[in-house]
Order: sequence, then C-alpha cells, then structure tokens
Amino acid sequence: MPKDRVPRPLKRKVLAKKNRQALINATLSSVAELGVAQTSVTEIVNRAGLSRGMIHLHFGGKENLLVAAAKQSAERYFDVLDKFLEAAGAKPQEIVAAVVNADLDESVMNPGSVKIWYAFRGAARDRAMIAQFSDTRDARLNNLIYRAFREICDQSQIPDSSTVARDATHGTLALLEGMWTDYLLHPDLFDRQIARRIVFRFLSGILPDHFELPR
Amino acid sequence: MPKDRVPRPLKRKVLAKKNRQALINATLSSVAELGVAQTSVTEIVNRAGLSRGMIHLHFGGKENLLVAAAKQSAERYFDVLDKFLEAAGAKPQEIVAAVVNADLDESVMNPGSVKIWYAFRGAARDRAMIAQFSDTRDARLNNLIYRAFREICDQSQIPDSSTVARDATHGTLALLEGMWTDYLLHPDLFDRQIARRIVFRFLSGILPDHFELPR
DNA sequence: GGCATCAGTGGACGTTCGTCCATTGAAGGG
DNA sequence: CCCTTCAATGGACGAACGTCCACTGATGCC
Repeated sequence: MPKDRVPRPLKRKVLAKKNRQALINATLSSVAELGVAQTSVTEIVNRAGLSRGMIHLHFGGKENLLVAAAKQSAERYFDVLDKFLEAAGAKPQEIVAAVVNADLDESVMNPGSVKIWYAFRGAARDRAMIAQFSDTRDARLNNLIYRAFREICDQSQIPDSSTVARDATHGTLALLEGMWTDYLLHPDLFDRQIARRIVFRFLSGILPDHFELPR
Repeated sequence: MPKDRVPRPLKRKVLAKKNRQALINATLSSVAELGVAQTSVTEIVNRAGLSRGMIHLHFGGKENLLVAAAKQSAERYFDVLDKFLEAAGAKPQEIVAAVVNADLDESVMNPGSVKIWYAFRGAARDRAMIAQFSDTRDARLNNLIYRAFREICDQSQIPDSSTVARDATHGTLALLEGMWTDYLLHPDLFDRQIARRIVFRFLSGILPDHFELPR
C-alpha cells in the first residue's frame, strides 16, 4: 500500500446513503423475524440504531420504506436467478434446470429470504406497490420456462404439445411454490436434494424423453 | 302441522349463541376481505351489527375470537374432506383421488376460504393457537395419502418403494399447495380441470401402472 | 477559522387500537 | 304483575402507533 489513498468517500452524502441502507436492512430483519404487521417504526429504528425521524427523512414515511425493502428483496432473487441462467447452457432443458436449481438454492431459499417473501406477499393484499413485486417475479419465471417447454415440445412429436407445455410450466411453478411453503413451515426437515428429485420426477413424467431423474 | 309447537328455543341463551356465531362469521368475513391485521374489534362488531363489548363478553378478548374463527374454518375443510373420503372406495388410488378432488373442490377452494386460510397461516407466526390448525391439517393429509401410496408401492415390484411413496406424498401435497397459492393470486384465471390434470400427470409419472390421466 | 448547510435527533401530536365496566332493559320465574 | 337475572350496550381508558417539526451539531466551503 504505497499511498493510504482515502478518496474521501465518507462525506455526508455517503454516510446518509449508509443510514438509508441500514434502515432497509433493519426493516428486512424485522419483517423476517416478526412479520410485516409487527414491524413498527420504533422496531425498525431500534434495530438500525437510529432515531425515529430517519424514516420520514429518507423515505417520507413507513410505507415507502416497506416498498423499498420489498423491492430490494425481489432484486436479490433475480440476481441469483440471472447468475444461474448465465452459468447454464442455451438448451431449453438447461434453462428449466437452472430455474429449478436457483429456486431451491440456499442463496435464495433460506430462512430469512423465505420468511420475508411470504410476509410481503401476505401484506400485498392492501398494498399494490408490494403486490407488483410478487406478480413480476411470477410472470418472469412463467415466461422463462414456458418458452423453454414450448421449444422442447415443438421439436418433438408430442400430441397436443401446447397443452403439455402449459401443464409443464404450471405444474413446475406450482411444485416449486409448494416446496417454498414446505420450507417456510418446516425449514429443519427440508431437504433440497429430495425437493429437486421430486421436481424432476414431475418433469421426467410429463416429458419422459427430455428429462431424467438426477442420481 | 297439527300443533304449532314452538319449543321456545328463542330464549336468551339461544339468542346469545346466535350472536356468538354472528361474531365468528363477521370475523371470517373481515379476515377474508381485509386480512387478519386489518381485522379490528370495531370492524368485527360493525359487520356483526353488535356493540363493542360483545367480543369481551363472549370470547374474553379479540385473540380468542380469532382462534375460534380459525378453528371453525379448519373444521369446514375436514367436513368436506371426510365427505369425499366416505364417497370413495377403499382402494388406495381412490383415497388419493378423493384427497386431490376434495382439495380442489369449490366447497373448500373458493375465494373466501382460500383467503381466510392464507390470512390465518400468515398470522400463525406469532399465535401458536392458530399455527396448530395449520399443522393439524398438513399432518392429517400427509398421513392419509402416505398410507395410500405405501400400500400401492408395497403391493408392486417397485425398487426403493419407500422413497417413491415418500416422494409421491411430498410431491402431491406440494403440488396442491402450489395450486392453492395459484388460486389465491389469480382466482379468475384458475381452472380446476387443469389443476386436477396436472396433479394426475405427476401421479401417473411417478406411479405409471397405478394412475392415469383423466380424460 | 468562522459561517452556512443539512443529515440527524427525539419529543409532541392526533389517531386508532383492545380492554373493561357501569349501566340498561327485556326475558323469565314466582 | 313485579322483581330478579343477565345478555347486551357504548363510552372511558391507557397503550401503541406513524407523522411531523423545531432543534442540534458536525461537516464542508469560503
């Protein structure tokens, strides 16, 4: 280290950004532990070690902070998904496998993230801003694997291939959704290997020539 | 009607029971429409057309009323399930089919019931009394179809039949769970026939000689 | 080094919540 | 028919909530 080059990033604006992020982190922590309903302004600022006024200062109100926290949480999911998709090949089977593996990976399916996801989705009933994130995720996953299944079906001699592609999409997403719920309710009993195997049992059952059970 | 035999059921006690039930109904109505968090004492008594003090009088507090409402809601589910099981035969395939058909039937999977179910399960995090109903339902369904799958697997020459029975149980319940979530989020787009077909695609894929696709 | 700026503070405020109880009035027994 | 009983009432109450603002003090520019 030839020069202790402190580029002076610790100006007031930078510190403010850090506090803003601390509020989001504290919110996510509280939502994971207590749920949205029990996440009060007092609870958030205590966890962040900041004063009550900070929420109004940085976000204009508690509601906007919740939306920002939900947004960040959703982005984390897509970051991991994109990483899995980049690592996968272009074959439709690989895309489907990437989605399944990403969805069951510990980096997105962990106690904190899963509790946050369901807490926000439960609260989405009255908050359109939050519901949007839930719908966006579902729609994107749906599109992604439907295209893949469609490609598989079109290249094969499958009767009624359109129906099969739709059923495969619908079934895979429903199965993953059920696995997440299972993980939410019994995180200690959950086994990712088994969950993956069951999803591939479904896939190899519906498209026997294109998917096979993992060893 | 020879004698207009009014057995005097409209005494004070009977009226009290009616009001007690009115409070439960108002609670379920509010939970379905607004969620648990937004279901306040004021909201409940307004819907029931009764006075504020009634909740404390009949239930000793709001919390006990929520528990009573959740309990009644869970009992409704089992009533329908039992009806389907009674109508089914004793063959394990019929038992599995009865559970699937009951779970997707309009009498339990309808907008109100599904919203109530997820609202209570979301609120169950802090309320052990309510979580109990959720766990009881899951455990009972699990037992029911695991026995059925086990019977099917034991009577066949399936390699690793224990694992298959467990995967079939786990997968079927996860798939149904995902279908409920799907219905919760998009009740207008949901198609029971398709949902049923997808579940049976899974079943016929995992146990090809014992289940087949419905026409 | 002194002054303007503004991120940060924390208490005041009005609202809404669930609980509880003094009071009411119709039912039901004598 | 009157008197007891008790389901039912609705307002009072303290606690907890989110919002907001007058104030503070460290920072950054001249």
